[in-house]
Amino acid sequence: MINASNACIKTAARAPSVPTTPQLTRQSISEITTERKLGAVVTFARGKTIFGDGEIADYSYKVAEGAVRLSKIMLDGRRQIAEFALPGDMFGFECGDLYELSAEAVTPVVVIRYKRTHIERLGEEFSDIRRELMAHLRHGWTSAQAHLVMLGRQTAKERVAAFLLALANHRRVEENRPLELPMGRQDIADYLGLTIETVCRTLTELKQSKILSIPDRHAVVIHDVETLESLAQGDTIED
Amino acid sequence: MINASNACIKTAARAPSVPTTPQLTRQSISEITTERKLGAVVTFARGKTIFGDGEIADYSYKVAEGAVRLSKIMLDGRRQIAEFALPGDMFGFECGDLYELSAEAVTPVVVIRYKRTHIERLGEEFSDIRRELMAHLRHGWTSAQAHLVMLGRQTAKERVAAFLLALANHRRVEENRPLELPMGRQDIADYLGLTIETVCRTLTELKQSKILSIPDRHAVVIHDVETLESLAQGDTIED
DNA sequence: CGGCAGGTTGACTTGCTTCAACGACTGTGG
DNA sequence: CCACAGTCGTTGAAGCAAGTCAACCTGCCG
Repeated sequence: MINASNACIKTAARAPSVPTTPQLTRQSISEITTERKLGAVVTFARGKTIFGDGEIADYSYKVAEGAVRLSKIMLDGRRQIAEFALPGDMFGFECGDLYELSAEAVTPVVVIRYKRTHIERLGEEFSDIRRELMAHLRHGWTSAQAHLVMLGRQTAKERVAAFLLALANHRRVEENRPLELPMGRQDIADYLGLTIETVCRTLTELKQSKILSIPDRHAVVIHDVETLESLAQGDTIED
Repeated sequence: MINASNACIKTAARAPSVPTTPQLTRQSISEITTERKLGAVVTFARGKTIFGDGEIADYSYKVAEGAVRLSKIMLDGRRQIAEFALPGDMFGFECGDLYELSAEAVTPVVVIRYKRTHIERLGEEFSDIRRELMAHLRHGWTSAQAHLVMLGRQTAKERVAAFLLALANHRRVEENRPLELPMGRQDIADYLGLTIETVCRTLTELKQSKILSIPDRHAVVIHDVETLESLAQGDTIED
């Protein structure tokens, strides 16, 4: 998932030739399970529901391709997206017996589907997988907390800036390179707790101040990471 | 912790004589560790910091008495409380090597402190403890998600209503019985992503419409749970 | 009894939303 | 290849929920 806390994307930009170190994180959970033939590849068309809030949580998923939104919808239709799952991200493991939110395909999506009972059995058996599952839960909780700060205390401009930085960071996209936005404006708005109009206006404002450009609606190019980071202001400190 | 999703407190109210079933949840983690003499009892005066954001996360805690707030503070002083930990709640286990937020005593507090390395070793050894730790992480993530919906999409009135109901539910306080509010108005505001003035005004409004009364500043009595629940509107549905 | 921290209330401001109109892609079928 | 419809995005104008600023309670503790 993308993390609302902003790690510096400049770090990645400064060492562009260094290949990413083989990660022994969430990735490998499913790598291992795949080896053991526990995962099934499933595809969903854009807009399709992968699972719905309240359904029995039989499966967990890992995104292979595309983007998934995890959201809650209120009785009157208000929606809050809790998380976007991008390639490599796992979802549907954080709940108990029932899913606590809905998962929908933002783009055409390829996922790998695992029976939760199997994952849990693997967790019982292998301590490394166990640790990874724990780390996944920890990481999810932690980034939800960063998201909380954003929704509770940041302005529209700060939220949009932080969102773009988080996405760039997750995808390891460098300054002045196009950053793909798989989701539409409404999805961004629902993730940031804003309206679509406010997201638009904020993006145009950032464009006008030359911090970024918007080649087309599914991409942005960040020109000035420094300034964007200072706008995001998302950093928190100890007392 | 208190959960932003509102389970019905009427359920508890309808079966007041049924003793609560012995819970094999977060409680027992520390029960077991206590037996094995791993926990140390520590007290903190009101306002004292238990740990700070960014410090090395050596310990996890369980609240025995009092209330703890877990918060993030931004560079310019804006604060968001992620969670209140009340008696029976565990905290400081959700992070990696460093604490990701600060923990402070809202009231005079008694906590039991566990070395994280010890808890993890126990987790390795005993599958029941392991399951409980997992359940704790799941529950924390899930209630952070409910909190997200509140901050992203609910009005001030809905947030205050949902907060009071969640607190009443956690403490198993029935309709027309006093509900203790250990935290001050500013803390409530920082949990709900509002200002202290808005929290005040909303409480006065609820008082004036006879839904609750406020005997003193550290207590409310909910008179009309039904109406409060409908105000909270916090329910989410599948698509 | 006085001082102070925390809480409440009022008047005014504002950032974001709402409502409304318009533009610009995108895919489809003739 | 173009016409056309529908979806998605952008922009403007007006309204409002919540924030800000400021004054004033109120209970508590020395």
